[in-house]
Amino acid sequence: MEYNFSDIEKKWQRIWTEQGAYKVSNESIKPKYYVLDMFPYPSGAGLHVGHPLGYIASDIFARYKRLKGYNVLHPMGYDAFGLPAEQYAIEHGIHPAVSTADNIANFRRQMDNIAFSFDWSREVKTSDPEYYKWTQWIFLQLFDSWYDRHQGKAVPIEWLVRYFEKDGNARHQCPGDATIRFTAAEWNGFDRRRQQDILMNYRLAYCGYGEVNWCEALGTVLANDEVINGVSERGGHPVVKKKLRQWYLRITDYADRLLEGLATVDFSDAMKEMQSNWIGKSFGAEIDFEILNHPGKKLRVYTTRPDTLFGVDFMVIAPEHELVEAVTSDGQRAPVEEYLTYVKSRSERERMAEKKITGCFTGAYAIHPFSGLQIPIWTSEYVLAGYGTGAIMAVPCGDERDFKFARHFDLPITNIIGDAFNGEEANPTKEAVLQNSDFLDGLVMKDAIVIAIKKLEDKGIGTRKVNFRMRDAAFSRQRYWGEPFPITWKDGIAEALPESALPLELPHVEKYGPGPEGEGPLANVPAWTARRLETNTMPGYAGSSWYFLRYMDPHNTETFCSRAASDYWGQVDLYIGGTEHAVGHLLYSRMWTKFLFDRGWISHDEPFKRLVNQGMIQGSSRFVYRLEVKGSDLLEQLARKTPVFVSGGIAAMQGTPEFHDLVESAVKDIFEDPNIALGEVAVTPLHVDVNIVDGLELDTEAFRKWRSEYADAEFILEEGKYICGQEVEKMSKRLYNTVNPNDLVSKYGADTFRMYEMFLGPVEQSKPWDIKGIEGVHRFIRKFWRLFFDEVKGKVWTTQKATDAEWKVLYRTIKKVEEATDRFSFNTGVSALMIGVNELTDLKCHKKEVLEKLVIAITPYAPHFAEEIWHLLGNAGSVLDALYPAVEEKYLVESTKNYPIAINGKTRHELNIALDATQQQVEDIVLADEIVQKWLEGNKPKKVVYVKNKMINVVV
RNA sequence: ACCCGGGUGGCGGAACAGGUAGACGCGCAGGACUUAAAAUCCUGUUGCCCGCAACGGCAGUACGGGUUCGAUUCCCGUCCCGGGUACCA
Repeated sequence: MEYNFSDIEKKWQRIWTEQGAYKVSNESIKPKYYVLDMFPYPSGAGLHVGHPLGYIASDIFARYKRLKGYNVLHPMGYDAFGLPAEQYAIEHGIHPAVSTADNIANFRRQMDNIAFSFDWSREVKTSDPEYYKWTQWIFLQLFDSWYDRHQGKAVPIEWLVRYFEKDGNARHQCPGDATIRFTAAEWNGFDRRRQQDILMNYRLAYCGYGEVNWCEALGTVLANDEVINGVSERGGHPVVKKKLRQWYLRITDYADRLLEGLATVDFSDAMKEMQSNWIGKSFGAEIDFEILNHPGKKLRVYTTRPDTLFGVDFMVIAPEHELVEAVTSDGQRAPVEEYLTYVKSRSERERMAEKKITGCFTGAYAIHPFSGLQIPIWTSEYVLAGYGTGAIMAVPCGDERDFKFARHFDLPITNIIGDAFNGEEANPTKEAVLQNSDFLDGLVMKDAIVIAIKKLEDKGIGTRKVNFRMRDAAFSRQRYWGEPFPITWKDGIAEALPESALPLELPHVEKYGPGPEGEGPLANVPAWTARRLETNTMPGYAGSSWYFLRYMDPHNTETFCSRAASDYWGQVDLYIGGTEHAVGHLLYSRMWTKFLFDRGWISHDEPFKRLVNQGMIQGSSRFVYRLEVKGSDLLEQLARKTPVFVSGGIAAMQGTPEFHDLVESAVKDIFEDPNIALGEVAVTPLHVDVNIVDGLELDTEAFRKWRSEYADAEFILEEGKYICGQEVEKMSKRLYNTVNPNDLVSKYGADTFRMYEMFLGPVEQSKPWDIKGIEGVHRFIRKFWRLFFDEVKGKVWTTQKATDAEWKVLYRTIKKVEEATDRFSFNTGVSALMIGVNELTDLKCHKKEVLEKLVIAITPYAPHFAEEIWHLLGNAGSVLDALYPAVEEKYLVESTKNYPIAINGKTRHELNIALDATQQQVEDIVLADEIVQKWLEGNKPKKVVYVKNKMINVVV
């Protein structure tokens, strides 16, 4: 009886579906466990072998937890709104809803092939009105909330109105604009428009004008993390700053909690660091400097190093800073204006690419608050308007940028750290002892920080200040394929639609171009604008910021997720996905969760307890080398009509005389024309589909069929083969290095495919796709099968009693597999299974009572195989619901083994030691050994130490 | 430039807590079965040296030092690769 994986897998997939084997209930006496994958964006390209890596890992873990007696939630869905579908619609005229549905169907087919244990009855699609109804609802709650710093949480905006009516805003400084101050009387006197404008400055979802990353080519605004090096992440189009009316999320209010929360979650250090870098919390002080001849005007700077106050040699303000205009002296007006024009002419990209030292003196002077010295005020693009106060005090002896600036413009440098400053480069140390620093003299810099702040505060010219690098998140897009905002505009006031109006469904459009004023496509829908509805739509991350909650209660029409459901499932116990979402999705999800917690809709404030980042599977590209000939018309012609490809080994010798000769003779051979003279030859490497290459050898027939222009291609072979070149690159359709999992599943079966992807290496690690070892894994599973059924003899398994040796192998194997699975080390888990099967094969063990337990242990890895065997052994029910076998420890103890002994590290000798021996027993054995005994008599050791079951150490 | 990871056979990778480095798989070599092939099984496989042989010797986890009886593992320095961030004051 043969192992026919194809029939077996089809059969069980059908049965599992029919029986709803993966349906999970919210009611169970079992403990819960929530395993989640980052849901995919259903792109048109479908899945390649890299995508399922994380899904397989999470599936193994979910199935494992199920066998361990947990009620496991393991759902899947689609992040279905997004730019590519809209781009596709523009290019092909197919509505995003249609192409998205097609893509989802394709993804689903591919995933089903691999037999994931997803509970598809809980599937969510962010573009489904039943889903985005709640995305809109949560948005309205954000709109309806503000962050009360005194309570440290989000509360209803209504409460704020009551504070204002009673006390004005003295106690609740405006986060959007600190200059807004009013009393209760003033508030009550404001008209409705004014009041609403003020409230907008407090709301967690707010509308404002601001500099945004505008991408002309995509016709939309991008979030900071969607812009890489001045170009769009998607498509690489240039991005410029533009003032636009935008919706924002006030994520900065959560900066501190997002940072602190990292301590409570199990993310990798790298991930935590990326997030904390992004949040970028820094401690320092804001200091006000008087400006010479401008009484009443103050220059406020932010510094993390108030201890260096006496090392200030000049001030720098950002070109956009309002004081530039105000303080520039008449004499400097012309050069300053020229400089500002220059700065404006530089795009973000140019600034990033070439960091030139530029700047201009304003002609104004600040006055040092302690020394009274006049400090020149400069403006330069190296100071950013958006961070801190947009102005700095420059300390060239301690800051590299300030130092370079001083050097460039030949400004004097004051040394406040003595020998620690060598005059050649700035020294940013905090350990040096201060000099030339008045009341700070003699102090170590890091200690001087607090003292300086204290003094500044006493004098009323400075305050302690915490700054964040993180900005509020832009939350609107001038696009069609996203959630509409449930907002109408009346007399310039944004009003929330009533909950009963949700979902506000996306209307159908015929074209996706921008509206008359550059707004989103919705501005072209008369029925939409007639209702004065917001024409922006929400960004891609809106729907993905809370989907993990919807899975818990996916069909609820009353609320986004019932309290009972979220209380039961709580945090995601294990979240698996790529690192690319480190600062986007993960931060937004964390913020939304904290917000929903604040407002009392859920009872946990961190969404993901543990995060594992799966590595990328890179593509292993293959190249063919097309021969190109210049300087010979005939050959050029021939070469065009009949492309000639040179094998990789020969192509690599390009330029050598050998290469030339080989190519020449081969080409003559191909064209059978003795008169051909070769001109200059060269080769061009071209990507070739990896699926028509076996290892490095090209299937030349398949290649000819691959492209019509290669139909009569000729090859210059080496040893009868065409050898391709190879390179590791990102896996991408464009590079022809993608491998479709379906092909492997049909060749080896889903079980083999799953195990092989795991066997490739640690899940967290990136690695190039390599098909070499899949045979080995397939061989293993067939070997396991043969313990039950023989091709010739048929059934070979028996109900005989097992021997101790057999139990020993079994339990050792199960223990290793269990430990490996717990540690998320699935590659070693597969190895352990292989070793176990090898050993049982050696023992000729065909005993049901032993093998059956191993079958349960392999279930998470190879579910179809396990289920089939489970039934052939005559068991009722599904192996998916079996109980993970308990390890009988008594079989794990090995009798004795030879171990080396180190006596004071010098003598080596072997002793028989029981593996489970105690310290006392070890000492007894050591003392019983003749050679050791002799040595001990002469040396009188202090003690005999028993180290790690492996070595005996005698300390003298 | 800064901050994180990481460098182990021909290859992918093991080694959980400093304790016989190279598990498991691939590849390769040899062999068995077969008319033959496929499939399967067995043996060997870090390098060098010695030998009839060995549970023989030496070196060995990027490189150079250190701690330790003992280091792939811990510490310091150097080099290389991968990832992240970037005029954030």
